[in-house]
Amino acid sequence: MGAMKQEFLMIDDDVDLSQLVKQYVAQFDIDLTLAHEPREGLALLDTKQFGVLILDVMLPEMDGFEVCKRIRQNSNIPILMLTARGDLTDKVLGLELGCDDYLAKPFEPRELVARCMSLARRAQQSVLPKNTEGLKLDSQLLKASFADKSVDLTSMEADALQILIKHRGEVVSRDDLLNLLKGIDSEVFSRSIDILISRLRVKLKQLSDKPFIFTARGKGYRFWDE
Amino acid sequence: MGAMKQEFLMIDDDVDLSQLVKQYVAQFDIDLTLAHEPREGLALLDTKQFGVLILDVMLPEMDGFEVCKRIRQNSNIPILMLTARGDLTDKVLGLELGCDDYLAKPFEPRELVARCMSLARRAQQSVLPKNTEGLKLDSQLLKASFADKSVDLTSMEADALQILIKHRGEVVSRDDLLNLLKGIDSEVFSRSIDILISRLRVKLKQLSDKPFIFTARGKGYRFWDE
DNA sequence: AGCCTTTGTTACCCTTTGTTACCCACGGTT
DNA sequence: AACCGTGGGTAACAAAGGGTAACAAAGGCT
Repeated sequence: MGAMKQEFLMIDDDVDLSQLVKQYVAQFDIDLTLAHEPREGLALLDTKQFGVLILDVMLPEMDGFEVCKRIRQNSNIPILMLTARGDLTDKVLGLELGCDDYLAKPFEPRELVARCMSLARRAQQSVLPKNTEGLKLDSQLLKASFADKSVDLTSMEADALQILIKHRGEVVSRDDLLNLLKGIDSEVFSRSIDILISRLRVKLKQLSDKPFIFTARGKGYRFWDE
Repeated sequence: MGAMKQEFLMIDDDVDLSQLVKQYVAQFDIDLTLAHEPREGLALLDTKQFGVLILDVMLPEMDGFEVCKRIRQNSNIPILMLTARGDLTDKVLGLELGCDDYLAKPFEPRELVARCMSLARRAQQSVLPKNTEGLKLDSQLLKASFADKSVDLTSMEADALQILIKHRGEVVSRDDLLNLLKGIDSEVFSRSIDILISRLRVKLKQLSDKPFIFTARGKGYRFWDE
């Protein structure tokens, strides 16, 4: 698997930029297919296996988040999202879900390449230590399962769990969790997070006696399942 | 065991940098395996015995400190952390824990090699007090155990104990302990350390009548369990 | 409408951590 | 040995963080 040509797909309505990127990455032996609107891109994904999808957030018809969700229904291709500088990073990295990395526009082409390569490599290798051990979450069906047991979650429980799992091993603060779940401007009291976690814990306990969600006093919560 | 090839592992998401380092160290007869994300690295550590782990602090998914802690649960491979210049040195060397040395980015490759070699050498020699007898600490589950008994600790007790264990045999001053636990700028009175230790002692006494934590009057505390 | 599910709020309690205060132990001095 | 000053142990209180029961509100379904 040394110098195999990589095939990536980019969905971005900015034709000039896409062309530029396509040319640039060619020198790294990357074959970049371009789609300038979502429908086109989704169609292409069905016809071929790409190593990575580069996806602009601002798109006509359907925004990148929608596209992302759609794709995640039947594919786990690594997705790197291009966002406008500034906002969004929270949402992108946390929920809204399923994207694996992001990069703010304008970006260094080098960095784009590096991140894509990293994603591609990760995807290739993670065929192996696929997480068959730990706790699994099906956010479509709102079910968490462990070993041979499973429980139903509410959508908010599932979202919270997904955020925690995505950041497994790290402490996620109450505020971050709240922002990711409700948006930055939500006015609910932060204690609502506590009770959400509490309810989640009760359900997860039905799956196993492992604690899964740890409390970092004064800091937040941390997920771990091994 | 003279000129045996050394096998080190590097976990850093910066693909370019890692490659560069890999090439550079090759001339010193070091075989450097690369992992670009934590899980990958952890998996590799399970499959093979490396002489030294070079670990970047800034990583996707899980920060280097977490990785460090995780590894320390079942391995005492020498760890050298790569930090951003400036801050952190305290945390790196002390808590968060278990790393043996650090180096600020950007670094001289020569220096990296030198430090790694030094760590590797030290590790080979210290076949010494491999701790299968003494007191054990599970900092995930916050439990200390000895022989067949175990007690629950609070997170701060666990952190303090971990620091002491890491420096077993050495005296750790109150101030160091305080800084490591709370950060250099904390405003709590140092007596809070005393009472922390006091509470820790009460709990450890449930495990055994060994003193475990000794007082060095005017200097600090010292852990010993053999 | 009536009922159920989901989510948010309040309130109470427990745990963890920090502070104060009092006392004792150690080590040096006489 | 007796004395004394400092450092350290810890009981007791205080403050803060977090868990969760119980109720309330909001939305969905029949």
